[in-house]
Amino acid sequence: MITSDPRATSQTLSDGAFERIQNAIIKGQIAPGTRISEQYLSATFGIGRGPLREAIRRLEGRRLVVRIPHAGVRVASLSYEELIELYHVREALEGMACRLAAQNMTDADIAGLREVLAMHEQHSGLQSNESYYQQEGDLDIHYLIIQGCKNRTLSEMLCGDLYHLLRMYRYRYSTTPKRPQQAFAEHHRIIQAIADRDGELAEMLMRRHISASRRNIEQRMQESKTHE
Amino acid sequence: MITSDPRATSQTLSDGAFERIQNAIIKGQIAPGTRISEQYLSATFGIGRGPLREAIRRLEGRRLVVRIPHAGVRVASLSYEELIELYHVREALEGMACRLAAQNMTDADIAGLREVLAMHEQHSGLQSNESYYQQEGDLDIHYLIIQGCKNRTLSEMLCGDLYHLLRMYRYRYSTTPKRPQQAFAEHHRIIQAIADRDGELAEMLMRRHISASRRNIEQRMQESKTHE
DNA sequence: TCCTTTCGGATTGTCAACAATCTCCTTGGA
DNA sequence: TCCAAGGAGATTGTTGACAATCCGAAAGGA
Repeated sequence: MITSDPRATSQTLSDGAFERIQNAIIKGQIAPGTRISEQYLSATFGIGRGPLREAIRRLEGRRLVVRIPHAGVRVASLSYEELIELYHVREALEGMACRLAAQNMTDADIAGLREVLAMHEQHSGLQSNESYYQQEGDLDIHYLIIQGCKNRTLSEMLCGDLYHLLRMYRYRYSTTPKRPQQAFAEHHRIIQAIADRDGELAEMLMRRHISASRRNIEQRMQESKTHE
Repeated sequence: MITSDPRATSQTLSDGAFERIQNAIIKGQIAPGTRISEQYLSATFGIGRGPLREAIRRLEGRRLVVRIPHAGVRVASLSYEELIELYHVREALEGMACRLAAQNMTDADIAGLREVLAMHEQHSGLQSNESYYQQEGDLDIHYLIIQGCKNRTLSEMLCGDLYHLLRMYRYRYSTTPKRPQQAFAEHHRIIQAIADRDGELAEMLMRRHISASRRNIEQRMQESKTHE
């Protein structure tokens, strides 16, 4: 008798290394631009260089690391321009996801959305840990909405590829003090539109939400430039 | 003295294999779903299995191949649903690119666009090789517009990732006889809107263009189903 | 005849050693 | 003091051999 699909559990060493490194990168444990040493990682993980190199090549295909032949690999680092460009792309894609979510989410899905929002309200009520709200919680809401669009290709692109890149930067360009409450209000309105099954409005609100978030970063950047 | 960046030219064996296999996949020389044998490729390319495996892992990161541990890798194959989903994503992304292109393309860029369109007109005039028009030429126009949006992240996503997947399928779901002329007319209108610097119209036309192309596939699929 | 089991053969995963290349420090000169 | 050339050391690229795993064919029983 075979246990439920052993292929899922029995990982190869290379797969294990891939996941560990990927996690370290997207969680910000390795700063963008950092050089990655094969020897060091191979010793740390206790595996040979072969599997490790394969894991790195996979990350390279994912564009999470950049390699220069014979010179080593570095954790990918987005320039300011690329970050802004990414926000524009996200605006189009997540706007679309939001419209689809309004059409395709089940009532149970929407109830779950409201639940998370209520949870955030409590956290957001006490001003202290607004950073949590913006960093983890913000993504949670977006994640749920994206999953609700029922377009697997789209959610794969957003959650699987795009967000990995964005996550690397959430600690760098932190938010302004006022932004969390504003974002919360925007989330509230978006969810309301989804509950009303008003796809057009939901898309528009989501686009504005992301656009506002982008302008927030642009403004911060402008300020820090004048400070120099 | 150093010649112009030798790093660009001096490729590693793994990089060479990566490009060769990728090309073979996106040009349809290897059908989707085909199993890829390490030993065979390693012998064909005359390289060791190490570099070859690294190339494959890079393709895996790019989602061009799918791997099952201890069982081998296969060329990725999109289901019908995924193909349709991809077209929806493309509609949003390329619509956006088209709007930006209307804003950001130089006059020279637009002149180049018109040139390619004129070339297509000649080919399209003689009905015989409409397939060329649809397959290569169609992409050329889209490529040029995407490049003209001046958002490198966006064009990277569209040309670098998305189109590779679509290309694998252009031979399968071929077009209906009437579609080429229709597509040509649509291209003409899109380019006109770009020349007029009317971003909103350009986006709308592009979205409709891709949407029409998608419906064309859906219809063909429906027909082939009833034939069974 | 069909299903289960078992056993080669083939394929993938891993390792350790060797070769090629780059980086950085040192040295010498202007 | 600054710059260029050279070399030692470290790092990456590559190979071949070995181990682990899977697939399919043959054998046995119901």
